[in-house]
Amino acid sequence: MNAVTPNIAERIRALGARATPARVAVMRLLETAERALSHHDIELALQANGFDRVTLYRVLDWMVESGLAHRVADAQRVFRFSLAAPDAPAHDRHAHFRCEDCGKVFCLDDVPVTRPALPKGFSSSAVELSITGHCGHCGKHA
Amino acid sequence: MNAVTPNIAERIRALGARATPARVAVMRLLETAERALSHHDIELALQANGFDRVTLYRVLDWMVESGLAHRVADAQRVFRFSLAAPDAPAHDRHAHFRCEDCGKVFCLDDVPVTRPALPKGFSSSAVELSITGHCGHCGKHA
DNA sequence: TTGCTAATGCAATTGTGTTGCGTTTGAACC
DNA sequence: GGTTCAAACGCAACACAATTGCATTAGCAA
Ligand SMILES: [Mn+2]
Ligand SMILES: [Mn+2]
Ligand SMILES: [Zn+2]
Ligand SMILES: [Zn+2]
Repeated sequence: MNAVTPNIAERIRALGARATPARVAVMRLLETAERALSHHDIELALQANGFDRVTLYRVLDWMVESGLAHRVADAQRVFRFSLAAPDAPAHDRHAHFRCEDCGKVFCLDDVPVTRPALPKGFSSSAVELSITGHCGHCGKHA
Repeated sequence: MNAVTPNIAERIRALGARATPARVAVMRLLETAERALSHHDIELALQANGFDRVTLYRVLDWMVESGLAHRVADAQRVFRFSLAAPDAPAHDRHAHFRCEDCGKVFCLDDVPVTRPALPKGFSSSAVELSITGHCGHCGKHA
């Protein structure tokens, strides 16, 4: 019984991880979030569940590591998290847009990132193209 | 006597503030920096002067409040400061390389950054192309 | 030179995120 | 259904950039 969010739990297991209540709850929350959420936002929104603060930090770490979420430090130097586009190619192959207002990160799937030539002796492990500005939602009210 | 940086001290007084050694030193340092500096960077660069850490924090706060500097939180959520002067080098027109070993940031002057097309309603204020990897010096010992 | 108060130095504190470690639990297997 | 065990958790302690409180110093206008 208890038809618990089969989609999300299934996606978690598909990554080889355990579908715990904390992971399901955080992912569901981020899926419907209008803006990038801080750890504190999430703690407040899910306080009825009684998750430990460290558990929430670890869920968020795991989401970032496994490519499910983006993490960015906002202007007050607190991390904000937003869901990554599920069907996008690897994040280092496309550009990202970060809204200065709401903190949300958008995958710009159709803006490719090409690896530029480097000076002699240099080697690259990652390339990142990020644009900052106002997103479609926040630009309306500017 | 002691012709100490007349330009900077004068600019400080023109803002109605006192031209203290800490302010002059921090402003001079930021004027010649080719990247945004953290409080720690500044503390190290000016350690011969013996300024208190808090004094440096307060100088930087004052610079931001009075419009002399920009403050941004970097990916590791530490504040970085750069001069807001209109004649500042245009770091947003070229790519940057950050070495994973030594942490140094290199301006890749010949790798241009072009502003990509954005989704409807989006507007961009900055574009950043950053490559991470091993620099010429650190790559030799890899 | 003096007087006023902005600015400083130092200690304590805050806010956000991390680490260590013993305990619980998801899910694979029977 | 029960058994097993590493992944995940809860809690306490920790790390560290940044801020605040307060007594003292010093920039500069008069
Ligand atoms: Mn992406
Ligand atoms: Mn540059
Ligand atoms: Zn936005
Ligand atoms: Zn290096």
